[in-house]
Amino acid sequence: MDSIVKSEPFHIQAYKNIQRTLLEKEFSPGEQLTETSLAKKLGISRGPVREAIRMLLHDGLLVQKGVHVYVFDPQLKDVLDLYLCKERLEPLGARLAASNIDEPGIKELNSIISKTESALSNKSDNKEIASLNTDFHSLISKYSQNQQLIQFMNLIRAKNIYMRNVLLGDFTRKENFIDEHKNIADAIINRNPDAAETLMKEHIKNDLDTWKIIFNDQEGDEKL
Amino acid sequence: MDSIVKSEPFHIQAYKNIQRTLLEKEFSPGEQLTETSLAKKLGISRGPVREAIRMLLHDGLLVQKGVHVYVFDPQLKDVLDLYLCKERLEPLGARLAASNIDEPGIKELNSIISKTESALSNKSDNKEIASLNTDFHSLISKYSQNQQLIQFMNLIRAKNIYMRNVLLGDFTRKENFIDEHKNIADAIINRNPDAAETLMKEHIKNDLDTWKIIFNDQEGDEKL
DNA sequence: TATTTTGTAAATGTTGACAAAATACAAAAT
DNA sequence: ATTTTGTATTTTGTCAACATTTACAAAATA
Repeated sequence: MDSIVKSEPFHIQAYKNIQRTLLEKEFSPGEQLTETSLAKKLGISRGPVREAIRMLLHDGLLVQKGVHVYVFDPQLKDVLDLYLCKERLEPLGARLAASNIDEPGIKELNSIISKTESALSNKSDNKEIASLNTDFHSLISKYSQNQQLIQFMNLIRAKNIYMRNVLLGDFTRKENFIDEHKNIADAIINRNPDAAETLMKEHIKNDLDTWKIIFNDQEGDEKL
Repeated sequence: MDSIVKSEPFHIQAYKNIQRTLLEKEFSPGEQLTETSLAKKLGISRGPVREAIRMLLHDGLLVQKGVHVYVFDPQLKDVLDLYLCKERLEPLGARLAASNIDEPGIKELNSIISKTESALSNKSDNKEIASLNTDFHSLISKYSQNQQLIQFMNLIRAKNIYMRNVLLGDFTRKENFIDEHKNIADAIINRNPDAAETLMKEHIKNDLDTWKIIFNDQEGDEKL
């Protein structure tokens, strides 16, 4: 028996599709996007595409110059700006999660940790590991139970992933990061907000340090 | 000599207009908004209105339930959630402003402070004082020179104003707040990031305390 | 009378057409 | 050679018409 499934409205689909396309770096940073070409690519009319573009502009993944819309072209300054905000908000998320997580949440958290461990020992590709990393951070902000924080962290995470793909290519930090995740998870599971917050803050600092090392290396390369 | 002025596109005008209307509490919290009625009210078609609605949904001033769109109906929990984020981000803004403000910025800051003082001594209406309060906080986040932070603070500020108007009516804290502003301004002008951050954090805490007092009073009223 | 079913009105979803504006580029003037 | 002007093209801005969904009331049925 066939059943009719109601698909999402086009502007939602367009938003998700274009966002994914951006995060996967299928457009070039700085590239101009036109409503017509996006509409043609998605097989829909310009109306829903315009709505999706407005949302992506709000997210900062697209930028407007005059009447035209371009793919965000991030610079080191943008990374530093984002990390200053992230360093304030994400430890708050960890603190709240340590207070608010429930049993199903703890199970999910443990599941993500063990999946990450096996992915690392199996030497899975970076994409898989990056995805589990995202799952870990998403889960924690979700269990902060703070709607406002969740919304901000979603914005930060999307930009973070995008900037990483653009500026660092497929590089991911392999060493230590799983240990830091485990320590954070332990603090949350043991309902220790102070420890969860501190550990998350250090985790983010270490993450940014890696960026700086990589970025300085690349700067050095350009001088050759 | 006449000069041709190009008016903004309708979706921008609609966004600004509806946002202002919301902040001034001309709609009721929880009220359903329809594209058709908004379009008729603004004298434009539904297309640009839809784009404006998408942006306001992203801002959290409107909420979607199913296919319909409603005016955000904030609860105390929403205030507390917002203030947790604000308490993390705005002190960061003050810290950065203390590092990055320039001479014109210092002049603007002093100007706002003195305008506020005269407005208070003139017993101007709450609207005027609230507006100067907003100017003060906007200026500081602007001189953080952190684009990401500025964007977040804009979202926080809009929601903050809206929630204040909805939940507190036209009440504004009069005592102390100008002194706290002056101390923060001094710290920024003297380029003392640590002091600026600490003072801003206390300022926000005091602000939230006022909310709690008022809110408890109102709760008490309802029990009568 | 209780329960479906059907019909109708109102809302959103989507499109294609046309207008206006910005842009690119070639031709003409300096 | 450089600037200016005019024109063709592209892109965004806007609208009105139509389709679909939804909610709800009215009518039919058991």
